[in-house]
Amino acid sequence: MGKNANSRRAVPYRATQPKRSSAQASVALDALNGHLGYFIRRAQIWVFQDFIRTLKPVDLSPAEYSVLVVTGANRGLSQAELAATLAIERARLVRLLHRLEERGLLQRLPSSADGRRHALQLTPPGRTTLARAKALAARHEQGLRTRLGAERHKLLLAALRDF
Amino acid sequence: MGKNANSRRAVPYRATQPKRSSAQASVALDALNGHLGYFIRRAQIWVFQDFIRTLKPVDLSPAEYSVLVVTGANRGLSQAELAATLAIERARLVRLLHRLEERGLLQRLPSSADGRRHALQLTPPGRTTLARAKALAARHEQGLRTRLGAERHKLLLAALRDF
DNA sequence: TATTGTTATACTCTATAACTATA
DNA sequence: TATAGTTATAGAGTATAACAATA
Repeated sequence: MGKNANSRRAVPYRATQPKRSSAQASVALDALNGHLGYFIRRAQIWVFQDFIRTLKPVDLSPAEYSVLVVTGANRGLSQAELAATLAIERARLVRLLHRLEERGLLQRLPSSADGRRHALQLTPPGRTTLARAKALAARHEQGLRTRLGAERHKLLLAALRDF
Repeated sequence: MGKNANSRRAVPYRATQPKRSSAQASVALDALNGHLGYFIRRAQIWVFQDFIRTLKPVDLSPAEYSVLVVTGANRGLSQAELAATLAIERARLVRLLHRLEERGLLQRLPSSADGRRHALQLTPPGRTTLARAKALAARHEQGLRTRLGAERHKLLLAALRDF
C-alpha cells in the first residue's frame, strides 16, 4: 500500500538567495560563451530559486505547482498523461502525488472507464491553494518581467516555446 | 586521502532520446503558458540530452565539459574560483575533479602562493580530449542553430546572457 | 577569524527494471 | 501482449554542516 511511506517532505522546500550568477570578470568562459545550454542552465537556476522563494508561503516546488496547475485545468487526467505533459517520470510522479494527496490538495479517483487508471482532480482546498499559488507565481513572473524588460520577457517566452 | 573513493562513475553518462518535448495538444497547460521557468526547464532538458548524446564519444557530462573548458582557459585556477564561476558546489566539485584526475585529464598542483589552494591545470591528454570535446560540442551547437534558426539562436544567447 | 579543500548527510531528480492488476 | 500505477535501486545534482590545514 505504501500509504505513508516517504510521502511527506522532511524538510520544507529550500531556496537559497540567488547568488550572483554571472561569472567573475577575471575568469574566462572561453567556449562556453557560444553554448546556449550553459546560459539556459544559469537562467534555470536563477528563475527556479526565485520561484521557490516566492512560493514559500504555500510550500510548493516548481514541479508540484505545475502538477496542480495542469490537474486543475484538466479534470480526470491520468497519471501517465500528466507525466508525459510535464516531462516528469511516471515513477517520480507517484510520490509527488502522494504528498499532494496527503496534504489534502488532490485526489486519485478510480477511473470509471479503465480500471487501471486514476482520475486526478483537485480538492476544494487544493483549488484554494492553487489560487494562492497562482497569485504568488504571477508575482514571481512580474519580477522576472521587470528584471528582463517586458520586451525581452515576451521574446524569450516565444523563442523557447517550441523546444 | 580518499584517493579512489567514489571517484569513477560506475555507469557511463546516459542520454536518452530527447522525447517529444512539447505537451500533447489535448492537455491544457493553463497558467504554465505564461511562465518563463516552465519553458526554460523544457529547453534545458532538450539541450542537455542532445549535448550528452553528442559528447558520448568522449564520455563527458555537461558539467565535466564546462570544467575542462574553463580550466583549459584559466591556468592555475583554484577549486573555489572554478566552483563560483560555474555555479557548482565546492563540495560537489571535489568528486568531479577526482574523476577527471583519475582519467588523467587534469591535475591538482599545490599553489605556490597559498598553501590551502590547488592550482588546476589540464594534462596533455586533457588538452587533447578537450579539443575533441570542443569539436563535438560545436557540432551540437550547430544542430541547435539549425533547429532554432540562426537568428533565434543568436537572440537567445544574447537574451539569456545576464541571468 | 576566515578561507580552501574535504567529508558526510539528507534530500531531489533522472533513469531503469520489475512487479501487479487490469485491458 | 500491452498499459497504468507502483516499488526499488543506482546515480547525479543541490544544500548544509563540520573539520583540518592554512592564512
